[in-house]
Amino acid sequence: MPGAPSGELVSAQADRTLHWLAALQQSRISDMSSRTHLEVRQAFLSFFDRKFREYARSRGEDPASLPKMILPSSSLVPDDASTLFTSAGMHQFKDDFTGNLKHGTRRATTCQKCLRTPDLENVGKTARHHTFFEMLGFFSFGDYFKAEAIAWIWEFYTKEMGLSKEKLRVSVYQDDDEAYELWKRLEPRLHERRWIYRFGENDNFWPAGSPSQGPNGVCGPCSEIFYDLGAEYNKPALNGADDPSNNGDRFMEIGNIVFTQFDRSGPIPGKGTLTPLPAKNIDFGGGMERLMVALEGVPTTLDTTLFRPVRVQLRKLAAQESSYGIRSYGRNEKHDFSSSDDSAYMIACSCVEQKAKDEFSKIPNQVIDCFVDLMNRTDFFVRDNWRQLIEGRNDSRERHWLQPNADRLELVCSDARVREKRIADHIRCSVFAVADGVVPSNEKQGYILRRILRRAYRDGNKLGFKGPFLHKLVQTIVETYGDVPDYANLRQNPEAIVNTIRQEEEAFDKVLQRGLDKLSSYIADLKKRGAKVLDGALAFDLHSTYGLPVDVTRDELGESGLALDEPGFEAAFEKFREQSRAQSAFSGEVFEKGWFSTFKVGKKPTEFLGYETTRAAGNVLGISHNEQLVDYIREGSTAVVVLDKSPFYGESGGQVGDTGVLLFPGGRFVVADTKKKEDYILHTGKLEQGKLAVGDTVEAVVDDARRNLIRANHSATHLLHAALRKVLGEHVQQRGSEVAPDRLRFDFTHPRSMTWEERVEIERIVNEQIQKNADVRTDVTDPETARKAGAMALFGEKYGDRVRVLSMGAAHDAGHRAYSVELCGGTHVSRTGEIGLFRIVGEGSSSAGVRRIEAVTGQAALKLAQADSEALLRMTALLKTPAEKLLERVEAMSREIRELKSGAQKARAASVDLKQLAARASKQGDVFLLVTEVGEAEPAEMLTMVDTLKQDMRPLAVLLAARSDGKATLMLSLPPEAVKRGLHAGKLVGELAAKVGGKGGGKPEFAQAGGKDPGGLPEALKLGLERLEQGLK
RNA sequence: GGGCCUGUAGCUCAGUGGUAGAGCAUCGGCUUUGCAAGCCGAGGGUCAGGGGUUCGAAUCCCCUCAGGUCCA
Repeated sequence: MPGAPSGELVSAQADRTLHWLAALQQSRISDMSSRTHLEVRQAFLSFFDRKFREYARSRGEDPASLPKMILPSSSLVPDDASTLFTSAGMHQFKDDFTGNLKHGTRRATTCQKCLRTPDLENVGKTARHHTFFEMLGFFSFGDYFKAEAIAWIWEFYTKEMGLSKEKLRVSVYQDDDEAYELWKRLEPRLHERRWIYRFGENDNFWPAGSPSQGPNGVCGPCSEIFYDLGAEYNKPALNGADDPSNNGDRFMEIGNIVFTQFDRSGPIPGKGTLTPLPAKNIDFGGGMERLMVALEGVPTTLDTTLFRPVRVQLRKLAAQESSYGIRSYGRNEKHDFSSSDDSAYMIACSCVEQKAKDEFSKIPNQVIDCFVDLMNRTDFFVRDNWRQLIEGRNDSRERHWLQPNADRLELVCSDARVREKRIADHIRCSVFAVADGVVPSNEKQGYILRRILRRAYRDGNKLGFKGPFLHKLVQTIVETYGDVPDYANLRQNPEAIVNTIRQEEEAFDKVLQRGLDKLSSYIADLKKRGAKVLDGALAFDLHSTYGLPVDVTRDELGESGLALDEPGFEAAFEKFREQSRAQSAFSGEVFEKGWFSTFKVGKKPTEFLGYETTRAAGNVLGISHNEQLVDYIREGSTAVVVLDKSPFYGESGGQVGDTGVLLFPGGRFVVADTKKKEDYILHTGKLEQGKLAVGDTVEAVVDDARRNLIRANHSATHLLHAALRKVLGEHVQQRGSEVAPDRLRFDFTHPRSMTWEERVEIERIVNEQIQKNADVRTDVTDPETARKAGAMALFGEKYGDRVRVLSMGAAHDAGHRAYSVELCGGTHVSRTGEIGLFRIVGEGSSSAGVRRIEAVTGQAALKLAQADSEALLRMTALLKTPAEKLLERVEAMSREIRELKSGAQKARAASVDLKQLAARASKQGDVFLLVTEVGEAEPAEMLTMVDTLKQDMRPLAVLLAARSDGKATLMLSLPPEAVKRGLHAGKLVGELAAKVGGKGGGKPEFAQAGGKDPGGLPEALKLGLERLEQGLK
C-alpha cells in the first residue's frame, strides 16, 4: 500500500529528525553566528571598557587609578518611586547625568535589564517588540562626547561584531550638523549613498518631541544606527525611498546614541527653553535582542538563540501534555483538528516528538515528514508552508488525514507562531521580574506582572494546554540566563520563582472558571429569551468585575452561536477609563521635585556609624523646614536634618528608625524618627532649644535603651527565620518584616497556617539558640562571596557592592557554620543571650500564600508570660480547679451552659401548657383553629410552640400573641388548606399589627408582626379570630 | 487614586425584609463475611466586624476590615 514506509526511508527520516532536535537543543542552526549571547554581552562590555581606558590614557589619566567602569545591571524595580520598572539603560544613572556622580565614575558601560509594557500588543507580531529586554549601554557623564561615541559604536558593530557596512544606516537630528559631519568623516560612504538620514524631534530627539512638548529636564538630540534586514521586510514607503522611519520591520534600530546636552525648562505642553548643560553626556542604548538578530540573520528577535531554548521547551511540553495527535491517531483514525478540544499545535509538537522516538510506523509517513519539514525551518508555523505541503500530497491516506484538517490547520498555524513567541517573551519577562522581587498582585508592579502572566497563560490555553504550564518553563529561562553575571539572582532560588508563577496560574484558573460560570448563566438567559447578542455592558462587567478577558467571552459566545455587542462593550470600557482618569487627575505630581532632589546634588551620602556606636559627632549638611531647604531653624521649629555622619539608624529593611537627640552648644534637637532616603539619613524632629544652622557640628545621641530593644527583636527575627526553615521547610522565604522596640513581625511564604505543634517547636528552637548565648558575627564582604558562604539574601532585595553578612547561633550539625547566616544592614545584639526570651504572640496571614508571625522578646516576653500565669492563676482560684484540670472543667461548664440554656427555653415553652392551649382550639370545617395569648415569650420560642401544636393538630391555623420587653409579638401560621381559601397570613397579620401600634408581614402561610403597644393585644386577637373564622368557612 | 464584585457550617456555595439551608466532609447507628458503597440520624453558625433604618435585617443604608477584579 502507498502509505507503508520502507525500512530505509524510515531510518533516514528518523536520522534527520534526531539531528534536527539535537541542533535545536544546542542552539546551533546552520545560518547562525557561532557567538553565544554570553559572549556578545561580554564583548560589548569589554570593548567599551577598553575604549574608556584608551581614552583616559590619551587624556593623561593614570590607568591604575581608574574606577570600575563595567557596572552591573540595576534591579528591574527602581529605587525611586517615579516609575514602576526600570525601562531604559540609563535609569540607574539619573543622578549621574545631573552631575551627582553616584557611581564614582564619569564613564560606564552596562547591560541593563528593562521592562516596558506600552508595546504589549505588538509582542510576537512584529520583528522586535518585547516586554522584557536587555539594553546594552555606554555612558558619559561630562566626559567623552559625540565624536568618540560615534566612532566607538561604529567600530564595535563593524569590526568587533563583524556586521556588514552594506547593511548599516544611520540617522541624526535635523539640526545636528555636528553629528552629521562626524558620521560623514568617519565613513564617507554613508554620506555618498545618502545613508545618513535627518529626522525631526519625534524621531531623533530624546525624549521624543521634548523641545516642543516636554517633559522638562535632561534631553538632547540623538543618532540612531539601523540594520537592514533585507528587501523582503520592506513595506511600501510613501516616497519610494528606503526610509527607515517609514516602515515596520525592514530597518531595525540596533542602537541609539543620545547626546544629552540640554536641560529643558518651560511650559508643558508648550515650547520650552533648551539650556546647554555645563557637562554634556552620552547615553547609548542598544537592544541586545536586536543585535542578536543582526548577528544571527534570523527574521525577528524572538527567533534568536536567546529564545530558542524556551520555545523548544514549550514544544516539548506540548508534545508531552498532548493526549491527542499522532499518538492517538494510530489507534483512532477519525481523529482530526475540528474539535475545539484539540490543538493543532500540540498535535504538531507531538508528531515531532513521536518521530524522534522512532515510533511512527502507524502514521502515514509523509504526514510525519510534512511536520518534520516544517519544524525544521526557522519559522515553524507559517501558514503558507502548511498549505503548500498539504496540497502537494497525493497519497489517499494522507488526504484522508489532512484534508478535513486543512482549514483548521491554516487557522491555527497563523496564530500558533504568534502565541508561541509571546509565551517565550512573557515567561522570560516574568521570571526576571519575580527574581527581582515582584509578586503578582492587583497593584503596581505586581499588576503588570499579573497581566503578562495571564496573557501568556491564555496563549497556552489556545495552544492546547489545559492547566498551569508556564512554571515548567522557568528552569529553561534560568539555564539560558543564569550564567550571565548580572543575572546571578536567577539561580538564587529558582524554586521560589516556579512556585510564584504556578500559584498565579492556579489563581487565574480559578478566576477564569468563576467568570465562565457567570457567563454561562448569561448565555442560558439569552437562549431562553431567544436573543442572539450579549449586551456589551454585561461583557464589560465580566471583564472588569470577574476578570474574564473579553476574548474568552467572545469565543464562548461564538461556540453557542451568539455574538457580542462590540460597540456596547467599547462604550462601557471607554466610559470606565474616563472615569478612572478623571478621578486620578487630582493627585500625583508628575515630576519629582521637592527639597530632597535639590539638596542631594553634589552631596555625599550620610556615613552610618550606628553599627559601632550610638553617640558621634556630625556636621549638618542640610535642613528642611516645611518641605523647603533652609539655612537655619529657630527654637520650636520642626524640621528634617541631614548630617554627614550619624549613628542614627534610618528606617529600612523592616527595622524602624532610631530616636534620640542632636546636642550642640546651647541647644538640642529632639529626633522623633529617622528615615533613610537613598543613602542619606534623615533625622525628623523638633528643635527644642537654640538655633541650628547648616554647617554646625552636633553630637548625635541615639536613645540607647530603645535601640537595645530593637537590636534584640531584629536578631530574634533572624533566629526565627532559620527556625521556620528548619521546621516548615526550605520553601520558607522572608516576605517582609517589621522590627520595632516593643514587638517584631515576620512575613514569610508558606501555603498553610501553622499547626500548634509547629509553633511550639519553632518557639523552642529560637529560645534554645538564645540560651546558647553564641556570638553574633558581622563580616563585610561583596555579594558574591556572601552568597558562596551560604548567606540567605532577602529574595528580590537589592544589595550594593559591599554587604554585611550576619552570622549567629550554633548549628545543630557538626559543621562550624552558624545557625543563621543572612545578609542584613540592620543593628543587632552582640550575643544571642541578650535577646533573653522569645515568645510568639500571634500567627495569621497577610496575603495569599504569606503567613505572618508576631512575637516579643526580652522583658516584653517575660511580661507576657507573667500575665498569662496571672490569668491562669485567677482562673484556678475562680473555678477552684487545679491548673492541669482547667481545660476539662471549662469544657464541662460550657457543655452544661448549653444544656441549661436549651433546657430553660424548653421549660419556658413547656410552662405554657400546650395541651391546655390546644384544648382551646376549635374546628372550622376540616381545619383546626387556635387563637390565643401565650404570655411572655420570644419569637423563637413561639416558633417552637407553633411547630409542636402543628404536630398534634393537622391541619392547623394558629395565631399566637406574646409580650416581651414591653413589646407585642404576633405570629400566624396557616395550613395550605387555608391559603387555598384565599387567606394570606402576611396581609392579615399586618392588619392585626395596627392594633398594637406596629407593622408586620410575611409569606402567605407564615407571618409575624410586632408592635410597641401590648395593650392592644386582646383587640388584635379578637379581630384575628373573626377574620380567620370567616376566611375558613 | 478610582470603579465593580465577594465575605453564610471544616470545604463549595444557595438563600431579594418574616423559622438560617444544600452538597461534600465529620461523628453515631443500621446493612454487608470483608471491601466498595448504601440507608437512617446527629453534631457543627459572631451570616467578616461596627453602626443605622424597621415591629422584625444574612437580606436595605453607612463605615471599617479582608479577598477578588478592572482601570489610571
